[in-house]
Amino acid sequence: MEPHEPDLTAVPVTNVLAALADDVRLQIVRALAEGGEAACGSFDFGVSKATRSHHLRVLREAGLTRTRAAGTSRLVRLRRDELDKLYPGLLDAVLTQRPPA
Amino acid sequence: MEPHEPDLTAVPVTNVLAALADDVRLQIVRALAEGGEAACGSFDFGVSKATRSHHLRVLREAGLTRTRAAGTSRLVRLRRDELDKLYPGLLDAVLTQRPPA
DNA sequence: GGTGTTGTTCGATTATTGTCGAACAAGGGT
DNA sequence: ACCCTTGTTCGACAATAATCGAACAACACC
Repeated sequence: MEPHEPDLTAVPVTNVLAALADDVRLQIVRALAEGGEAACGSFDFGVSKATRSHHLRVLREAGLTRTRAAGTSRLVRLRRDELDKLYPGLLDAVLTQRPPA
Repeated sequence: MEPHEPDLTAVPVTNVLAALADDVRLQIVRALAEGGEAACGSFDFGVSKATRSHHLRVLREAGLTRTRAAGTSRLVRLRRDELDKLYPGLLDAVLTQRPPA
């Protein structure tokens, strides 16, 4: 299986935004931004592993993450450098803690 | 009808991103960013006026635009200052012309 | 070889969203 | 008063996307 990690410049902005416009995926991105590389299983946000796998695929195919195999696990990391270069400020804006309610 | 223009800080980030994650709406936002205030009818992007009205509602309810009546028209404008303050870099990142394909 | 762990894929279901035409509402002319 | 322009709202329908359980694949370890 090709990992389907597209060139970021080939991904429409709307796809990048759509990938970020989901609560579960945003939590994953936040976790990756803070903790660096992490195994898929470490993102336990109240969804089944099938759903989690789906969200990780969306993030990967939107060019937001890279995945590499490591034993039986798969390690995921944010493509932060590329994102910051192509969309400066986007990640920072999105990752900023929500203003106190 | 209350125009439903929420306090930006009360809108979840995912809603803001979802509002931007649509091609028609992104074109509207780009037009507003360049041309300032504009009438609803000026956004002719190959959709019916019903659909256009729907998209403008989504943008308004996500806190991205403000609308005011002017005769039989309605003038729409970007809430750029507020957006830039709350999500610095977001609009700039999104409005930047896509890299040449 | 067998067992457990970790993920992915498949098919089905449900929910959300984009789209339209038609009907309606508010104004501005003439 | 009448009509035209400009938008909004109302169903309805189609397309997309989120979610799950179950089946499957790859690997590690005993």
